[in-house]
Amino acid sequence: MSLSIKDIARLSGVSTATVSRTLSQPDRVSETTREAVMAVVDRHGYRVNSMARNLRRQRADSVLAIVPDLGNPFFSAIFAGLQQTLSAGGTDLLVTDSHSALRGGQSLLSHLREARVDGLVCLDGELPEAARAELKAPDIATRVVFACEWLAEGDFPSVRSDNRAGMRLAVDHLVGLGHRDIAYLSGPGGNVLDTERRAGVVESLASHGLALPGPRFGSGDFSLEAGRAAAAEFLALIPRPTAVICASDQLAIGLASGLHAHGLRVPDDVSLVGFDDIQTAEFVNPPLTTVRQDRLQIGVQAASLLLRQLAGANCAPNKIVTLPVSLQVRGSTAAPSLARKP
Amino acid sequence: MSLSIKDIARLSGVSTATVSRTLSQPDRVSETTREAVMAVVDRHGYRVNSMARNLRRQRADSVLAIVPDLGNPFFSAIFAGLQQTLSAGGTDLLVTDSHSALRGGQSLLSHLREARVDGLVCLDGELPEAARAELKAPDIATRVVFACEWLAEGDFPSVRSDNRAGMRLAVDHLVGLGHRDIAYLSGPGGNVLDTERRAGVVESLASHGLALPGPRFGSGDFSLEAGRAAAAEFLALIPRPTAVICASDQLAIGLASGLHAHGLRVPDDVSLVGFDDIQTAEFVNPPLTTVRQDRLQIGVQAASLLLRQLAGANCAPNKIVTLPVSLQVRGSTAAPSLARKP
DNA sequence: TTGAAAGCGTTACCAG
DNA sequence: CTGGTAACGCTTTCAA
Repeated sequence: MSLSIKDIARLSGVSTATVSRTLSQPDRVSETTREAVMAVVDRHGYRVNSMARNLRRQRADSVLAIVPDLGNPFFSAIFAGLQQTLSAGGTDLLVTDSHSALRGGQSLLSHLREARVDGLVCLDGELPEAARAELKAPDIATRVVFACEWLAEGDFPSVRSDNRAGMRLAVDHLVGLGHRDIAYLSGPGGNVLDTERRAGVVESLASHGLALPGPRFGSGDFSLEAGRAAAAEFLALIPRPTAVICASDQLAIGLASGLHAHGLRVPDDVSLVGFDDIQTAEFVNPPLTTVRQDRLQIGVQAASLLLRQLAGANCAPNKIVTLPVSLQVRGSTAAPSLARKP
Repeated sequence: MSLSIKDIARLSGVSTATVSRTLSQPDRVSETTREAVMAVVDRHGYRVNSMARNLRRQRADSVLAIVPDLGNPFFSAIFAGLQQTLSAGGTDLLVTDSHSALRGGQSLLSHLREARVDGLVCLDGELPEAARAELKAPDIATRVVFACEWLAEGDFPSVRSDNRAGMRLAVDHLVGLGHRDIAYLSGPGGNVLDTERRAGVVESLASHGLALPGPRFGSGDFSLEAGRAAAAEFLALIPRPTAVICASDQLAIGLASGLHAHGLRVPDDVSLVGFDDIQTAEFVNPPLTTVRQDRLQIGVQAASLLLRQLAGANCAPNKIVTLPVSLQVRGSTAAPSLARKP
């Protein structure tokens, strides 16, 4: 059993109040007593019990990040950003995925309601209706920020990349290369990111007097598998597009793999653009041209936004931080081969 | 301000003790009172305050996972496994990286010592001496398990893949294909995984009457960049190996990218084998032959081992769980081309 | 089956 | 500058 503040008080001949002050507000204690107390503290390796402290202070010094799927490597960089900012302020990072958070009809807010965490960083924009409703309760809404994805309703503070601007960069790049038949490989239907990115593509194509080929292309999620599966769909497109802008890098890499299996060459037969700039994008063959979003920064900004929010600096309700993106031009895009025009 | 157990007690005309029992041991309460209390609880959406409960019960209902780098996507699957097992038992998952955990001379054990968490899952085998020493304190050692990596000293319980067996599979595969000049691309020097995998390669080569080419090849970490950088080193090897077994998939993919830039073809000019079977391994071009380790399972096993440990089921001291691995044969390996023999 | 009451380890207010 | 002392919200004997 470890020592409590009472033991330290007794051992150093002062009251528990003084020990407490020595530890949390050293300047409110005389130098002599401070040194005496610290000597005892150090000798015994005493650490305050955070459960007791938190109960008394009525806060948890920790926040919960909710992602759609913990196994998705996309979120690692965001965790790093969150952690980086949170740990600097002594706040802990808990993680969970919406699936387990919601399991057994449990509330997304259990952690908040049970006072286990002070706030929530929600990285999932596809919450079931019940969860969305809960989030809007006035005493809750101030403790939540969204990151990456967001909710169309509710005016939650959020941090996101400039998805439309990203797609404009992609379209301009391809059009500049000479492409006119450009397709968009969709992510999950209804997902805000997919909606936004698609809108960005449509909007930018329009400004060049172009449009997307008719039917929706792609379905499912943002994954490698979905990308690969979309290859067959691509082959059926008439006229066949000379370039595809994908809703994510994983889709693009999966599609490249699928196209390759069907004997099509990237970028000779078709140019590919991704979105995210995940680590491997630069290392696949050919290296992927993609819209880079700064995931670390998304984490950093989300954490500091939440921290400010919790600190009561409620200066900016429904604050939205939009992060800039950039186009990384690599080997997966090239001018369309004239030979292929059917 | 939310309601406390006192409010619920008052509202339902019973004592706080009864409310507490109703919530945590429903069978120790008469059906009538139980229903009455639950009605009030439900109407007001009362949730137990976990800080108070934990202070009283003297536990945190949460564990901390420490990884070398939160930004490394390799760990996502392991987090998923940890979470899956932990959440089933109502335990929370905190994450941090060794870097921030150790920042400012802080102890790795702060969280444990401050009673913020009940136990530690350590995924970093390269801890500084001071941290290693701390971990061995008797009251601490029972609350820690290692996963993936481990410490050579200290007899901590740990979960790991069968690294040697994996390398045997890789070597046998290459030798079976006709390779005799096989190199090993090293990860970080001194890292237990690298040491173990290299030993596995050496051992298996020896059983075929073969040996590694002289000098150590590769240095740095397990990353894509390190792999790419190793390409130049590879070119300098004489005689040039016809195959390379890499300490990780990232190294292999990076090396492939570097070799490609130098005009070498995989697998025509050189065969490549990775280790891990990360998601992208199957999607790069050519798809990577690799030793698959089940990261989700590593997480699952580590969590349940820790949970058992904490529950006092100290049945197996220095317990080591070794998980099986398998070889995924894909396009990056082929028979050596005779033409290239110098 | 239920209630009273003693803590769990801190912090912060109020005196001195 | 320091000490006494209520809380913080809950669980768990111990009695009834």
